[in-house]
Amino acid sequence: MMSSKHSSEIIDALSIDCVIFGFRHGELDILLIKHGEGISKGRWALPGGWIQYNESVDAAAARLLKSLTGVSNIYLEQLRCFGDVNRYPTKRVITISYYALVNADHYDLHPGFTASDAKWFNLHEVPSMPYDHNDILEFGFKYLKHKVRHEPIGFNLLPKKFTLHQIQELYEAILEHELDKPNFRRKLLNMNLLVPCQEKQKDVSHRAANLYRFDKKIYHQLTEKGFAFEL
Amino acid sequence: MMSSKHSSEIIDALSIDCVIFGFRHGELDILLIKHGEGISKGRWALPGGWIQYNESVDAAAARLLKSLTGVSNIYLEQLRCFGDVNRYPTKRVITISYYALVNADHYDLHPGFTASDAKWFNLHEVPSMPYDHNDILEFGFKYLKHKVRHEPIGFNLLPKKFTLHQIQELYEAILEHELDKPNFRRKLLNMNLLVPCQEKQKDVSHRAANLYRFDKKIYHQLTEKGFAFEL
DNA sequence: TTTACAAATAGTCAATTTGACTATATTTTT
DNA sequence: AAAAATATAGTCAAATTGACTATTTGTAAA
Repeated sequence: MMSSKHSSEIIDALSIDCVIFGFRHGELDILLIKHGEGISKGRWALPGGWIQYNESVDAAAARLLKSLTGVSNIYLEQLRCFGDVNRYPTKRVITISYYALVNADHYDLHPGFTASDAKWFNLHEVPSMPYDHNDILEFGFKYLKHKVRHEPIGFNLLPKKFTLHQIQELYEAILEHELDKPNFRRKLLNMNLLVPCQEKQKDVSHRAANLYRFDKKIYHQLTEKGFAFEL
Repeated sequence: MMSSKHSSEIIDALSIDCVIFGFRHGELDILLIKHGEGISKGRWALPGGWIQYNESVDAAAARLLKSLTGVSNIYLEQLRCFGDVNRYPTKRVITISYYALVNADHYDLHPGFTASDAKWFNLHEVPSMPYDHNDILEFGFKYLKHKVRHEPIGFNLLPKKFTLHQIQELYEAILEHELDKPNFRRKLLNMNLLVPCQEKQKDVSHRAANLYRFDKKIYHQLTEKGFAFEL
């Protein structure tokens, strides 16, 4: 499309970094890759890379994430731009960070491209990363904490059918504190956001819980009428 | 600092655009500049321009806004990056948008640099702008609407000492609907966020209202204790 | 110098929502 | 058959909301 630049040429002052949160076993993880080449070879960092002239920034984020980790088809949301002069050691690089929240169990990791490895790290056991990646991660986590209280986020990272307790575990993991069970149930159910499946949990060694599903249509109907999700 | 680039050289694939909301006379305005040169000469657009190698992205936003409009010393917040492939006509340009909310009466406009003029436009009388500037503005307004319900925003755009009615007018202008006066007062005062000045409004042709001020310290104390501002 | 107006501030009250609980139900393992 | 584990239901006082009405305090017009 553009002027004299080749399509696959990269914009060298601009990069992408992805903050991918994964939830499983009641814990929050973060997806990191090990650099297989370049100035940070051998170090763990946020998956990221360079934007090409022929792709949108959003598309670059999705492409990079997929090629580095194998994770694709997830809803990547833009977080913010980090643009301090000295954030990158060898030249001026401004980065656009992206964020997503997924069910870690739904994805097989396939390290590729410039990544020699890809791995989920517990959020509280993240290594020191190059550049300002630890700052970006921290910003992403704060954003997540804020967001979870104001939007019905996180349903995409549970199984299609889930129990109320599973949502509560997720919320507790993100907010880092416990919530009263009966009150949490009541609040969530009163929003009329969840549809009860006529089905129960299986293979548990105690009373089986009802399964629910999150209905996007209902959510959009409600929000259009002025409904505001608040934890 | 950097490699082979001169300090004042610009990063040519990356620009800044500022969405500056102004409030006065109970109305929301937006600050635009008229391009005095370049491919959009003569058209009104968001104040913006190019980032230099020796300045942070945040600093570039502040510099550009000041040089184009004369408006300085305001709190500019990053909005988001707009990065579609064809958003700019002659080459690939990704833009970082910034946002602020100010009291329009507090600033004298001094068009400069590449701007031949600078003017406040009523938010509902914004002309068609080049590139995706109308989209950026719309995004900024949505952001503002969301933000005003979750953060005590906008106190910086009222005079230091203000009446409860002035805040209400501001909120109504942003939210585009009326609010019940006694209830609004009650809710706001019960947050213990406002400090009553022992002073009254002057030069009004009716009962003078008490003046209040917003105390950032109190706000930060409250938020640290888990207080959440909700309209 | 009343009287009308305009806006600030105060108060009411039923309905809803919260927060902190207790009680009961259902299923599985001992 | 009892114990254990967890789901689900229910209670209740306190706080908050939404929709109002009432009163106060000041200017401006008659």
